[in-house]
Amino acid sequence: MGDNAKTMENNEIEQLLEQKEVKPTVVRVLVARELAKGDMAMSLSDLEMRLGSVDKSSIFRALSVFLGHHVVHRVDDGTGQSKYALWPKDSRSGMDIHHAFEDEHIHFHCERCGHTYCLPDIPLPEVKLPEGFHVHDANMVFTGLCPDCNQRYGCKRV
Amino acid sequence: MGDNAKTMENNEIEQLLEQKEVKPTVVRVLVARELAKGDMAMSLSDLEMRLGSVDKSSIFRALSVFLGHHVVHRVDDGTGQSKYALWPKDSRSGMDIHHAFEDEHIHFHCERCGHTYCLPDIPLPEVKLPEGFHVHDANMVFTGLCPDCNQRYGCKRV
DNA sequence: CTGTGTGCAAAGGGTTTGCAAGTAC
DNA sequence: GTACTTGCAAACCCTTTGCACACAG
Repeated sequence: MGDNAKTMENNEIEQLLEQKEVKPTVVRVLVARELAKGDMAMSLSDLEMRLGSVDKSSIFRALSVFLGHHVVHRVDDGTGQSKYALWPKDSRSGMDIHHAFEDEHIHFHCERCGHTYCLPDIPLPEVKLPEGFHVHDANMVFTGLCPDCNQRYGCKRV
Repeated sequence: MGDNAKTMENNEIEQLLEQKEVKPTVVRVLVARELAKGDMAMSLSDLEMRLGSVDKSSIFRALSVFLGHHVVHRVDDGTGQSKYALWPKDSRSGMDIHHAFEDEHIHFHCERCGHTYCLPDIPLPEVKLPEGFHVHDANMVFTGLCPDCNQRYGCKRV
């Protein structure tokens, strides 16, 4: 799983970062490249394991910069661990530095394998809040069985 | 704030717990009563502060039992801290022990005052997931300014 | 007496920060 | 040389567990 066609060249990664006005340092490129593989959101410790020799705090700092420059978004999937994923591909221009509300999408957390998927094709549904609430952001996460686990383990268990 | 008409008698609390097949012990009643005040979800440490003399781990254990018996639901508002709130009032019967998907509602987290509100009148919108995903649960949280903060601090700041 | 509940202390696990050495320009 | 990066260690939560005492039936 993962590691499919989505793998990006280092060049592409560096371009992506510079586009977002982030200096492409060693660690940052490693982290971004890792995130570019697969279509799942990864936690700090996921990244730590995958990147082996890179220090946790360096990854953390890379992610902080990424968040501030809208390179990644944070997903809160209910596990208590934050997960991170690149913003879905900039289909239109390639130079939008700020991702906006319309780019928000839903997420799915599989309670069996623990993976958290971005579903970039499914935009957040419209919701009308009561008078007075001023929305800046939204997060919607579904939990259940992902297609892989669903197929393997059927409709058994909780 | 809070502490409005929603305050419940101890009797009511005990009834609520017994309805859900939870033995109404001292701590449990205290925790449930505290949650019944106000319309916000509370974290473990919120409850610890509000309840003063009650030990953190006892509160934690009360909440665990509550979760297992559908007395409360857990809200993950993106702060990294779990918050808990009673299920919205059982309008129909009074004997539904298991709350189901239809009872799910959205939440709002104010990034200024930190409060997390249940919006029980706003059900989760329908979302069609791709083939293969099998949904058990969902969580939707909006972030921004709550009516109080919105009014006091206007549309300034981020 | 027996099972459950509670408080205290401490362990876990993830996130974040301080600091000193390393690197880029 | 100066400013920024990185690794290491430790601090900081918040959550969870172990254990001994307290309490109810």
